[in-house]
Amino acid sequence: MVLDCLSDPIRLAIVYQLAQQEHVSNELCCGDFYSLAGKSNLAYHFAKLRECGLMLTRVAGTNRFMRLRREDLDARFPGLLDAVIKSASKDAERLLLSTESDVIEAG
Amino acid sequence: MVLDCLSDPIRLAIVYQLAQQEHVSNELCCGDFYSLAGKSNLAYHFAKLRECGLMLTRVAGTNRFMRLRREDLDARFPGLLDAVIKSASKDAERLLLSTESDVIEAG
DNA sequence: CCAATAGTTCAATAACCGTTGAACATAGGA
DNA sequence: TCCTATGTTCAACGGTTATTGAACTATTGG
Repeated sequence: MVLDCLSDPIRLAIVYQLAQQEHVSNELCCGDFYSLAGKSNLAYHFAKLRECGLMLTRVAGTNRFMRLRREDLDARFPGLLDAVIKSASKDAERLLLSTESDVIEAG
Repeated sequence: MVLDCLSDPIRLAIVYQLAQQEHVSNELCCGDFYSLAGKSNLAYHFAKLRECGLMLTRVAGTNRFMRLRREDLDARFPGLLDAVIKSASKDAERLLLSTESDVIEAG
């Protein structure tokens, strides 16, 4: 289920990161997500995301380029992806603000 | 997280059932969900749904009436609830069709 | 007051899921 | 060819979470 897939914070972050780059290159490779988790853990999450139809992978040399399956998703679950991404961006803002204030408190 | 809460099939069914009755009574009580799970299991899921702000409970005698927190949800996660419910209704249709064909196959 | 109804809480079990490291496969560059 | 970089697969561990039944609370009706 797509919701189950998006309920994991790492997978949500992957989708969010992909969505943010949609107007730039549409694609990111595994290494672009090292800040989120280790390689094998990322591969696990990529598989989950592929399974439920959220993204697909293009192999190019030693790299795998991932991109969102936006058209299919918008067709099958109208508005869901945008709603999720919008919520995630709010969370990202809140997270950014809270870590900033943490730094201030810690300093 | 709201998504995590909605990723459970029983909780999604509860939310979906509540949403379908929204234009009728807005409220359902625990007993209306016995087809989904046992009482104690339902109480567990109700607590989860309350925790993440998806619904709230009104006590009236021995009954607890639940309703969706639609206004708050639409404000915090615009479009999410409707998108989820729309997807769930598609799933419900598919499920209905597949069980019908199961009956035909079984007959 | 007693019995029944409606639902919660608690403890225990089982299943699932995320995380990790090691081994593996594959492609590209020296 | 050998070495390195990029990812995947596998097995194992640990933690979370769903499920269940029993005990409990509280309210209604006889």
